[in-house]
Amino acid sequence: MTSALLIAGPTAAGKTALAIEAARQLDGEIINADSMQIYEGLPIITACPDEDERAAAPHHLFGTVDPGLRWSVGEWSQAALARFDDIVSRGKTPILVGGTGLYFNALTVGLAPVPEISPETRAKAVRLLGEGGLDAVRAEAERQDPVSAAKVKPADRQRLLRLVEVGWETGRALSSFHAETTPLLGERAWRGIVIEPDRQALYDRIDLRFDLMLDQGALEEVARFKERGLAPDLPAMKALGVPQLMAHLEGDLARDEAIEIAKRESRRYAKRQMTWFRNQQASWDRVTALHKDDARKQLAAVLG
RNA sequence: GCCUGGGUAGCUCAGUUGGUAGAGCAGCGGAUUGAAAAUCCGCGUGUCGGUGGUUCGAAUCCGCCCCUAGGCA
Repeated sequence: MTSALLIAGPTAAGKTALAIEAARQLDGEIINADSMQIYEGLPIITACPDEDERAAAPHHLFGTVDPGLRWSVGEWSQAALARFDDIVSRGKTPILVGGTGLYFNALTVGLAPVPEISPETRAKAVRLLGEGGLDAVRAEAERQDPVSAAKVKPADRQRLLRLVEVGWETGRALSSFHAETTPLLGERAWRGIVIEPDRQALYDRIDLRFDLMLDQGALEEVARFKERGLAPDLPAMKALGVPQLMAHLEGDLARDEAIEIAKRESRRYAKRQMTWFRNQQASWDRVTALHKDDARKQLAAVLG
């Protein structure tokens, strides 16, 4: 069979168009590899493929998860691999597209086989942070996993909490699981492409696209989403632009200001993505295309 | 045309009595193993408008020129 195709790239780089073109050329089906497009309820602000685009090729895992849930790379990779194998079994080519670097690493590098952390353990860890502060969390993380703790920056509460949770839940250090890590794709054949656009052109397009999202009703979408009253620390509530537009709806931020901040945050996110792909997916093929018209040519050249 | 302010980092501005310059924002580099659109770490990137001069030494003082904001004509 044809190798599966993995397409990674920063936000607004033209991943959707490239994936559709790839689906055409490879008789493929598209699987979402983006941590936010997975959630239902925010198709505009997360730039999910629109109706026309979804009609051009089968799409999977876009807007299929309840935003009240807390999906992570674990849930996603299981779902993605199930779709992957199903697509292959039907003689088609899986095409994974997204901007979440961690997800691609889980597939191609691996994910430590750590059991799921129970809600109780998680709550207990959060309580430790609340009561003892970051110092207490850091001390406990060092106790549970000195090896990992030494690599984590002192202020990185998210990673320190994780070390504590894994230690409490399993009685083992997270680092001890690393030795058992293997690529989730296993023996499945694949090849990877990174979209690496010109920086300034990408920034211009990010700004432009955000205005376009507003024209398409992004603010109204966020207003409806706000009505659900979801906890602000849920992943879906942190989608780019959502916190700012919600703050505006609350009256805490002027419209222009909210838009400006959202655009800036999007630019910074794109920069972080480019850093990730540059260093983590260094061996993958590169394309630069931002626009539909270029996608076909560049893809043909790479797949050639 | 005259008078008065201003021309210093991408932007807004600081810069003592002369010792080749520093803040905020923007930006850049990096880390990344179950929240990753998350969470962190690091970094001033500069013909001080131009050109002569004074001085051991000029962003700082003087001359001329250019640009710019406002006022008077």
